[in-house]
Amino acid sequence: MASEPTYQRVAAELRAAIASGDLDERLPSLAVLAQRYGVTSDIARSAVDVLRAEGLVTTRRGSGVYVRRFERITRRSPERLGRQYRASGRAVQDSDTGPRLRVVDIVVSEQPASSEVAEALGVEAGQSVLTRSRRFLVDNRPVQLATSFLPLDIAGGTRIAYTDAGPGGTYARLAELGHEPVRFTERLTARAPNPDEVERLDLGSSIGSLVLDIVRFASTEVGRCVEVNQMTLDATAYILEYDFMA
Amino acid sequence: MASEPTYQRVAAELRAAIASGDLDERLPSLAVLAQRYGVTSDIARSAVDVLRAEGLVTTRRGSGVYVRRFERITRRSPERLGRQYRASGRAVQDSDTGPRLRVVDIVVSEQPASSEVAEALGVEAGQSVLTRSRRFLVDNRPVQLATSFLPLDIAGGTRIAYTDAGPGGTYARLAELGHEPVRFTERLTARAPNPDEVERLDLGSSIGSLVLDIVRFASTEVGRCVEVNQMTLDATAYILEYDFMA
DNA sequence: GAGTGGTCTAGACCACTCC
DNA sequence: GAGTGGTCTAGACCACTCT
Repeated sequence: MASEPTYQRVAAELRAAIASGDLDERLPSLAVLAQRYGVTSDIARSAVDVLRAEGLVTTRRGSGVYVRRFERITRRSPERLGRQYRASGRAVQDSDTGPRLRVVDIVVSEQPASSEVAEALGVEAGQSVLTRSRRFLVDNRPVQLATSFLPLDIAGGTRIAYTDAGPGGTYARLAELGHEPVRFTERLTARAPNPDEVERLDLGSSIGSLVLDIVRFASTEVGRCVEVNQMTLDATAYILEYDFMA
Repeated sequence: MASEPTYQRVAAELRAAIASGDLDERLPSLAVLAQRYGVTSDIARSAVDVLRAEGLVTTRRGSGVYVRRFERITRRSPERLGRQYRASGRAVQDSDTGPRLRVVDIVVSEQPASSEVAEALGVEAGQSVLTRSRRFLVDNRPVQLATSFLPLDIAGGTRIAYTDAGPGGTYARLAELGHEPVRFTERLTARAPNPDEVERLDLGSSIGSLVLDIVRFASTEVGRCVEVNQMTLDATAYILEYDFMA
């Protein structure tokens, strides 16, 4: 054993092959890699694990290891939440990705609020709030899960309670209702994905992958929090950009 | 094999034992864990890998597996960059952690700028810039590496070029020099750590751990970028909070 | 020197995909 | 059914820490 573990050496060679374009689309099978590099298939898998953690490849059980040609999505705040985007009929997320985006699995329901959400929205703990959950695909790759929570006394019975919230999205409707969000706080943590997130974000395995957990609180001019949005992002799919003044 | 892999089951039990306080300080050795759960030591290690990715434990080769009792650091922007912090003689990072913070390995030098830094600072590519690098420990745990780049025509020969930049830190000195930073852009990505970062941040292994890479551009009232700060954070050590208006 | 985490082998079985 | 990724065993060796 040199100072560097074998699986790191194999990973480095595969990384170079991907960067140079020698490997595109798909990698040789683990068995072939193992033979080629003179290692066990377990070690070949460890090498692939490294690349997967870097977002360079994605693995599909029973199928193969595939190269991920994917440019990270740049997600700009606060520009993306400005009025100009909504005015043109675009929702928040369009600003980052344009036509490559697809929103699927939209589910709207009323659910009891968690204590964190209840406190933020100013309702009794356990009381129902409007819940909008959905999944974002970019170039058919799932990159984000999101669930919004809104107080029923504002959003109940409005267009917001429909799966299609209309042009400009939820925030445009809130503005029309006299509750335009103008101030935002985003709280960001990196953590290991749970099994459900591994599946819905196509992360392959919980080992070696992390997600970014963002909770955004949206408040109106008068300081009322009118939406809590919990987002789970594939950590390798994004660049987050924040602009602010001292 | 049930639907859930064995190493996940073992990880779940260890996680519960840590949460309940049954395991504190230190875990039994891998050999003991292997025997107790009736698995190979390799599998016991996989379980520990899961916990390490979650930031629950840290491993020390030749020594043991240790429980990480650590509350995440909340890093608030833009408050932390405001004048009030500097006025009281505190530097930026103090706002998040107070007396638990230690800054070590401060190295100040002049280095040729990378193309990204050169472009931002408005100097010729390859020209020298002032470079301040340092490492942050909180409760003796390394949590962040940072390197600042400043143009020599502003910072050269000033207090900023000393390892101790004085009360209020670099930004206070820039303000005194008539180049107070007032506008900031932070660009954040999650990525796998390189071997140097694994060592300096005590991440144990590059497998299963991610870092947050933040590049901050600090600009003055007249729109000149006077500092680029590249930070590498242990992803499991932080909560990042951003406040902004639409 | 004893004990520990980290890496690796050779071989096995499983779940899954693709033809 | 053949091939693929994912998990697991039993045993080995190494680098390191702690005494």
